[in-house]
Amino acid sequence: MAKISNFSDIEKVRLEKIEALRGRGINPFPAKAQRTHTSAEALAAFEAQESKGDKAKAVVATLVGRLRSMRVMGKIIFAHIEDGWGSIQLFLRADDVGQVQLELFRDYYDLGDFVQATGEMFRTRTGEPSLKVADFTMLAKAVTPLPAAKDEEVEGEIVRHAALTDPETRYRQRYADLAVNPEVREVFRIRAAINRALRSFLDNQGFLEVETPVLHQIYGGAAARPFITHHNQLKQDLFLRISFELYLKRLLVGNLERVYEIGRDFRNEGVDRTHNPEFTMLEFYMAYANYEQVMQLTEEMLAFTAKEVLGGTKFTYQRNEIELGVSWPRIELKDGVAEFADINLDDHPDAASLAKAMRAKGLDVNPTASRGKLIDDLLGALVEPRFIQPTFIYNYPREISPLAKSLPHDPVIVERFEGHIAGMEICNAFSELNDPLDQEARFQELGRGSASDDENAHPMDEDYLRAMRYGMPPNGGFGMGIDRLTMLFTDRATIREVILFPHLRQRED
RNA sequence: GGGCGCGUAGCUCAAUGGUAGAGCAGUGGCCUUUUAAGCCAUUGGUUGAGGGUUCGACUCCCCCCGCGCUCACCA
Repeated sequence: MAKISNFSDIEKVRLEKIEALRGRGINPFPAKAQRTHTSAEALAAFEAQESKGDKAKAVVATLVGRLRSMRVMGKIIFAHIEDGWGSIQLFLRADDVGQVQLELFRDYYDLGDFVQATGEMFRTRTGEPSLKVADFTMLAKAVTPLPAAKDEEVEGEIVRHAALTDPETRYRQRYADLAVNPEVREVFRIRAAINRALRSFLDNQGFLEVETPVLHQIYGGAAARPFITHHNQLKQDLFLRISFELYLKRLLVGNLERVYEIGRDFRNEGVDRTHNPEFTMLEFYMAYANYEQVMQLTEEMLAFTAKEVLGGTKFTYQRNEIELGVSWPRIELKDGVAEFADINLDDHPDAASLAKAMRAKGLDVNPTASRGKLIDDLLGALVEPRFIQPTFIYNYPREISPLAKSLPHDPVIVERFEGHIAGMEICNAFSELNDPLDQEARFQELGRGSASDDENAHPMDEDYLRAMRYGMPPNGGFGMGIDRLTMLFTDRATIREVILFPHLRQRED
């Protein structure tokens, strides 16, 4: 990539045009624009006028937008401009704007420029509603050409020619990607709609949206390594949060019965198709609910969200038809393992025995993993990928769920479920542990850890225990990755497609 | 971190050891109802970086960088 001072030949030509415009007393970057109609409004107004048959009252409009195509035919020019609501054709004729202005447009306006045009709406000979331009002006000149994308309509199908497709360029220069690929803009409209729908659903259920710290002195609430940062004046290392859980549950102690937060989590882990170092989570906590009620609420919330965002509860993800509108199958973890991994967990009460059984299935087994971790690995390898339709897996090992409440009749199993769709973990929830003494013991259990390295041992959050000692109502908690939900609703195969500026390796250019 | 693949003009892609090309975009010209407008002409390249083999390298080898897929890692 050239340095910013090294311009391509095309850019040099454009810079010359900028100077030429200035030489004619035209500011290529004026401060003010005007518009009377968006493209969509102009088209609607024109069709309304046509249907009334009122030829006398022409629709006069001033439109703004970005030049996306230009066809110069001697004394007339056809061009399309695109704004935030669509695109519309401009028709410039020497008879209307004058020869000098026509040549100005032809010689100094380029694809990618932002322009303003005023005129009357009319229909061209081929029937396309267009603006018969009487006057136009430059709003912002583009120096670098957009990665050209041309569309052709063939029998109603849009065929794109030479669209920007290189994933690296698309992610590193998302602005260019968005500018030329409308379907990318649509992904992020859907993402916003998902957030809106989730907020609407939770607000209607009496939840309070809150904001808790991103900078943590003690990280916790999830199984992940943190990013570390530093406060200069306080001379103190801080962690970017890996979850909101411990702060949100403190709020239940404060008599806020139902709280949620939508925000960013940061996990210092590998990057792949479903993991970005920073990602967006929804967590909610609901006093007096247990995990069964949260399961119910999850079904309702996602069905509601799908209806709001997609207009229905069915959608296609990577060629699979997904149905969110029915109650999800609920499979107890040990039954799922028995069915899909053909391992009876009751026959393997310790890590060594389970590891042996897993090796017999041809799985790579981490020799230092605890039994709980092995079960988690087993789920990931053989069980979870089987659930294409929304499915709850419930009742997890206590060892890997230090914040969840045990089953009344079985202390080593906790009231926890995960929701899986299309083989992806979408959400994770449990009946929250609210016994401060039990919680302290669980923290200490973790501190001992499975391996010798301290890296896996989480620090004890004393203040969280103090809060719990004041009394925490029984409650159900829930966490869901917004990015993955957006992948599902937009049928994108990788998380990078649903994050505007996904993390990429640093590159010198 | 391992394996496999990719990196050529602004964009999308050709060229498999023998003069780096096409379409679009750009530039010059013709054209008053086009829509991937058309027609004529034309500019544009350190083939990701570096090294090696060879008379000759986009092509083969080594190393580095980046991206993709995948496996591993990830209380």
